[in-house]
Amino acid sequence: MRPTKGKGPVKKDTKEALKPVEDKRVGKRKAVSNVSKSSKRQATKAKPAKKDPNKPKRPPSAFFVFLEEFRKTYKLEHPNNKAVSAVGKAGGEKWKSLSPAEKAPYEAKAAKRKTEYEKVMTSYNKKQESVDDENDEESDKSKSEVSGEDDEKSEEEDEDDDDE
DNA sequence: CTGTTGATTGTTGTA
DNA sequence: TACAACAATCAACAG
Repeated sequence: MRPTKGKGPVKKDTKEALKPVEDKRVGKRKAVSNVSKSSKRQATKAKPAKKDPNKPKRPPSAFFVFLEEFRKTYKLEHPNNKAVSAVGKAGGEKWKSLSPAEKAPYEAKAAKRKTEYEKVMTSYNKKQESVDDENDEESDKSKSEVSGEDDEKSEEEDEDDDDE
């Protein structure tokens, strides 16, 4: 039930009227032309109306991976602080402060995430092709693939740490 | 009670 | 090629 639909449910004024942060963060990406500055940039969980049978959610980026760990640490040092934004800001700064070597493990995970994501995309890809006949999600004829293809492969990555 | 926002950056996807 | 929107989180707030 979206209280205010997708507009400004809670604080629309804040985001629509004043929001320096948006300018800068989205500025890079969205600003540019005009497209629809009013459009929501961040999904807001309320998807428009796109029903995706198996929409592969984007795995956390290297930054997110780092954030996950960072959040814990941050909370340990700032248990009082319960603002997710705080961790985001702190994490962002720290992330930039991290050395490539530190990001290496995170990037490694990110690389792996892409590999798996790519797999999921294949399934999703099929859907994209036959978007026309969108009957109803999985009816009964679509369950062809996905039969038994699950190999637990080891995730070993050679560690080449050096560089730098 | 549920939905939404806030904030970070990165990554992927689509036009 | 370039933009655009989304990915997690956690709590608080609003309808």
